[in-house]
Amino acid sequence: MGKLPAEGTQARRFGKTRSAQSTALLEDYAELIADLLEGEGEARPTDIARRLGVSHATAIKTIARLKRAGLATARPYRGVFLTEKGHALANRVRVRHRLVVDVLLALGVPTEAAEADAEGIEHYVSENTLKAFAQFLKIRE
Amino acid sequence: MGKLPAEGTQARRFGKTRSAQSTALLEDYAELIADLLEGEGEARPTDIARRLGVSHATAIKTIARLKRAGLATARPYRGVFLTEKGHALANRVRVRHRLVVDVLLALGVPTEAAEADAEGIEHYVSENTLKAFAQFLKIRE
DNA sequence: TATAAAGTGTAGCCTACACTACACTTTGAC
DNA sequence: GTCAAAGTGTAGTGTAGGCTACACTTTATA
Repeated sequence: MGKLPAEGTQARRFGKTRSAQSTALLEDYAELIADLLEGEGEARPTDIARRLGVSHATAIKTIARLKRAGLATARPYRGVFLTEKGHALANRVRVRHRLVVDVLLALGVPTEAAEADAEGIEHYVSENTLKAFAQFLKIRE
Repeated sequence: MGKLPAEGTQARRFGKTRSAQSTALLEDYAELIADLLEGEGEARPTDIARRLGVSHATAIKTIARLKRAGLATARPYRGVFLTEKGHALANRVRVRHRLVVDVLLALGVPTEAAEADAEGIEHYVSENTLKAFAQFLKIRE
């Protein structure tokens, strides 16, 4: 067991995983901001921070990163908004999240575990895997 | 769509995901070192670095972190070895990886995507989910 | 056995992501 | 309209994870 894949293959896989990690947080922020905008009408740094369990300073810094990435706009004391690109990302993330949770549930994972684990898993699910998930759920119906 | 879970619940989930992230790398290292020790008889920083696609300096720093965590031992120019704790971790990680890949394959995910995605997914699969995966595969037999 | 190649280790730098502490702006209550 | 509370922003710090550059040790080969 533990057979080693070819060196290059393994390195490529790890590299992909690392880069997925760096976008995971931005994806979570985009989704949360979209939810807050729809649910509360506004997305404020403090609310975002509370939801994510981090300090407001941390949230503000990440919001700055969202701006740099062209995903959000924000003016001092005036809340956070998503750009078109940000909205598109949030929607993609939502669909993916739903799909991952549904697959976990279909596999018999308890609801709370499915929701919690999906939070981490979803960021590492590729397009191909997503397609397979959708197909699997379709057949199950 | 995008319904908000209770504030505390959401914060707890994100916190869990964040802490999983910090152990993910150590898990990967432990598994790789175990594989190298079995396959090559030794685990050298340069080999580890090549497999993971990082510089040898980065690998050495992470090996230092493994030592601090009580997972590995290493003496200058003498290779890396796992402690009992490190071996236990490596074994747990291997079993989990196998299970995740097998479930993805059973769901119809193409082999290469299953292997690559599992690399990221595995670190976020809880005990409960793991149990459900095992059960699901058992039934499929 | 010298010496070049391969491997190892250290130092210094960068970014991301977390924190606390402090200062400032807005809002709301009296 | 004042002023306290709530929210926001900035600065400074720490760890993790990445890099390159340079110095050192070990190994292997001519």
